[in-house]
Amino acid sequence: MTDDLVLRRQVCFALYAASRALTDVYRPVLDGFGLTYPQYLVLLVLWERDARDSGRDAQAREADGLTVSELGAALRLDSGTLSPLLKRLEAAGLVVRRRSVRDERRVEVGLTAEGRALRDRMDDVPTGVARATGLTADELFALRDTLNRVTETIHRQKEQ
Amino acid sequence: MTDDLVLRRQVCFALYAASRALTDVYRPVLDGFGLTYPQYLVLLVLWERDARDSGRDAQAREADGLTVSELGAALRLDSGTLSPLLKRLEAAGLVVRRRSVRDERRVEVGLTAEGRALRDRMDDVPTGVARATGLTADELFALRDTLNRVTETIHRQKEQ
DNA sequence: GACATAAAGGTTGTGCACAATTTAATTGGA
DNA sequence: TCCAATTAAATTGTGCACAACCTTTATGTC
Repeated sequence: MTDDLVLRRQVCFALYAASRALTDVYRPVLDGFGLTYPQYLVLLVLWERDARDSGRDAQAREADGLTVSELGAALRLDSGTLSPLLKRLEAAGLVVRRRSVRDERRVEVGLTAEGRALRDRMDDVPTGVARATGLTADELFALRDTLNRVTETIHRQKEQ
Repeated sequence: MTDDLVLRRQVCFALYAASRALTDVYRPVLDGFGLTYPQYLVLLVLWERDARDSGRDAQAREADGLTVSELGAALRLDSGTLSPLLKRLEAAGLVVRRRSVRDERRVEVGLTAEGRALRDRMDDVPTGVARATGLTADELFALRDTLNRVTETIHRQKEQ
């Protein structure tokens, strides 16, 4: 490989390269489930909310999912990215989209039974990917915290 | 913002989010130069090579640039990404592309005078972006090294 | 109630990423 | 020498990201 010194000095390139490399590790795994990485992230958010609502019956859980805006806030993606992505998840039978009755501007996204069932089948996906990084658990935690701090800092600055 | 615990626990999401956040910082700056972030990365590689060849006259430097494959190895991008990107850089007058005389399969990419001059004008871009992360210099170095290590580990595994 | 303003989501257009295929040029034997 | 295998780049198709714009619905003010 070309050992480009300028590139290796840049944190931003390191982030860009590492992000793509880790997605490369996810790709074949997610491909087995017919998912892309951003689609998997959307499901993670929906699963999280679903677990919080687990005391309620299935009907009610499907009835009020997250809105597109709420998903966008969690993933920092706008409707231009999410709208077509959610359509594909719906076509795959994993989520349902439906206009809110209370506010018809909103679209609520909920899990189908199939989408909910997928969670268990994908339970060990993150562990396998974490192993591929070659980092120890402590290094992974430290890395994650530093990265989250960078992201928070940048977004806080942008809001001012 | 929705504080999604599952997402925040995932290193991969942290990488994905931080990478996009930092690109967001670059975007308005690069926009002032009419560049996208991947285009800027290509120029970084070309500038690096150009500096190594600085003893030679301009004609010779333009004559043997990097091939598309060499650029791809440095950035880990394939011709499917680079071909159209390089065409846009050529249309912008920053690089020239020309079939190698010795091996007509290869396409050599070199800087134009304008592309070379851009380097000086963009000298302080990385410093400004680094400041936006809110990390100290030491933290930035450590982060970069960890990320490069992750990337290397993943790519080494894939080659086996 | 009428109307300006804002909010939510969709659409369009551009530019990556990446897989898969294609075309052309080179290389390495038999 | 001929020709199969390889290599380099381009092309095609799909799916993000993101900016800019549009449509519909809700809200606030008079």
